[in-house]
Amino acid sequence: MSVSTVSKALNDNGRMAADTRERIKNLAAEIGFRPNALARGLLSNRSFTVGLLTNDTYGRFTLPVMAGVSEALVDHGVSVFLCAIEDDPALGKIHVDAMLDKQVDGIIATGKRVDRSLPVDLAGLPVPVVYAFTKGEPGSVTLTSDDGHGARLAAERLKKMGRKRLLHITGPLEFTSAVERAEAFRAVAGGGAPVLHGVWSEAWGHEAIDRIWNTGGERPDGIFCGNDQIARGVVDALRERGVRVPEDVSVIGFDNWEIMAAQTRPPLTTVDMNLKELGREAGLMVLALAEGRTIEPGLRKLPCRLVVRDSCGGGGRQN
Amino acid sequence: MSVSTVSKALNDNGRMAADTRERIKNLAAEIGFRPNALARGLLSNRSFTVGLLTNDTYGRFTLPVMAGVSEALVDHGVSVFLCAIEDDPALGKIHVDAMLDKQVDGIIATGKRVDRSLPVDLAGLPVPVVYAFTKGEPGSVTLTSDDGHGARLAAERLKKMGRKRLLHITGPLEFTSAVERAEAFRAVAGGGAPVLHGVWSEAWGHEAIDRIWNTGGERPDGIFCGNDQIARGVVDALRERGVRVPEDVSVIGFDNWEIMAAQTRPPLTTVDMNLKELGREAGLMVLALAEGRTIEPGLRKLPCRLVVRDSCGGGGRQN
DNA sequence: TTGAAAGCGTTACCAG
DNA sequence: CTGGTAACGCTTTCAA
Repeated sequence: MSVSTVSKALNDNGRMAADTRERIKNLAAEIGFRPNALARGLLSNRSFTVGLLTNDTYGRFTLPVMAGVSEALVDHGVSVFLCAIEDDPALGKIHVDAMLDKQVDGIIATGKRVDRSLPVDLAGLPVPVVYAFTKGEPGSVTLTSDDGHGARLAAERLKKMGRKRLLHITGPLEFTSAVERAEAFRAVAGGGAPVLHGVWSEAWGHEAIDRIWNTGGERPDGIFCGNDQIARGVVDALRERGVRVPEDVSVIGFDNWEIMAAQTRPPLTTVDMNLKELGREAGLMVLALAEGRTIEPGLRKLPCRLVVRDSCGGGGRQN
Repeated sequence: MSVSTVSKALNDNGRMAADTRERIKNLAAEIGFRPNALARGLLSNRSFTVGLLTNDTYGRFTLPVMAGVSEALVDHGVSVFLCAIEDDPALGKIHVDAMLDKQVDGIIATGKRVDRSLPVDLAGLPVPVVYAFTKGEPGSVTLTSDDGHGARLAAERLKKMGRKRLLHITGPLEFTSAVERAEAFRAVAGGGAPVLHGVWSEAWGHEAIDRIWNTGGERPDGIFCGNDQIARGVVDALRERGVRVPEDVSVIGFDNWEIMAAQTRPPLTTVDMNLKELGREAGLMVLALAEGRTIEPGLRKLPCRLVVRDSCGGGGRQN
């Protein structure tokens, strides 16, 4: 029995007697034959391998993205090289070179900030590149979450709960996502709705509440926080002051960082950026590109979703 | 100029005129020549690739392990396939098969629990396997953190701070790590020192403190917690009761889960399992095995280290 | 000191 | 319907 015959049998190629094919397949299965992907790749110029580059070592953003990528690609027999490059350009280059040497079919770049790019130049590479949750080159294929949409979801929910005096406590103005969320929040809450910019920490949530409650001014009855850590600080600070959540004040977070959102008392209603889905799409896109299909370049913003727990009221837990 | 000459020049092989070699190398660099790793692997039977299998999608344990593995191997030109298999045996098999097809030089198995194994059989594979922070087959090469050592570090620290009435609040008895830490704690604190088993959550830390302070019994002045979440619950509960940390009670956590430990008020002194180092060692070990070097099988326990912040007193921050 | 040839494990093509 | 042969890009061996 010749190798070429076996090859054809196993790949359902060419014309041959059905029973020969059957016999070969059975025998192959029996002896546990596995075709060598390296040899196959040498011929086909496809390694069924993609690289995932990240400078997030590894925050809660990259994690779900990676899970989505891997999940989408495993069905296509594609494996994922994980490359953590910190913020080190030299390390980035080493990893990119290694991936190129290994003939990856494509590269997905991801990070911890949508408005920063990785410390490595991915333009002009001989393989397709997709940017997911990190800033891409002009004219590249880029996927991000729709921060404005998420913020709208939150603000609308607060209004639907009958909250009138809405407040947004969020991160620094240098973050595009903070700005976009704030804009969307104001669009729903009214242009005069206050927005407090600080840092992305619990401590800032605490401080913001202290500041407001100690000042004589109007107190909010609905607070949308820029992330779950801030929300946790806010909820804790309110509780310490005897303000009840959600009876007196509704609070909504952002990120749906399970371990934080679920452990807060009460558990946080929060915006989920669907990062796993984002990863999945990114995976499918590099794959398409690798197979020569063409994908319209540009920035795609994926919708968010609201995960309802207890901190906003009205919901019941449905997560 | 023939391919074989070029090959020899680039690999510093064979004998040839130094200047010819130089000339070839320069030219190669100039045109950006990169040898095809697939072709090279076909010949050498080494793909310079290892697989990292995990069922932790992806908790704070697997993350540092992965970082360590990647860091150790990148220096050797080895790339890492990341395979998240959840707890699904079928998915596990798919990933293992994919890795084998791609001729990985070895596999590292890691997970979220030291006393459970992955839902996939890695015995009898044609490539070396190293287990890191997950249970390995009998006779395998396995790396774990030394839970007893970590607990001793914590208990000794509490004693050194002059604490006399030590208490350990930790997770369920079914976890080997909880049991080992408790034993080591008792060995230092005295056999009569109380240990409270519950779950690994903030809420349990809270509840334990409530229970103790509401009962008439003796109150601890030094508390060692089974993880940082419990410690956070404990610290919060104490503060809510007006008990000062660390002035009245010293608290030490476990895991050094930055985002939790650093944001607690006061920041947590806690035990770090050195998981990144563990990952690094695991990486180096598969590599050694892949290169035919031999490694004594058995369970290796790596030491922990105490990260001193403010919750125990006496330290100052040195992290 | 250099080059030609064989071979790694596949697949595609074309003769038999 | 089946099998031989070339080719993928590289390294190694051996002859020139």
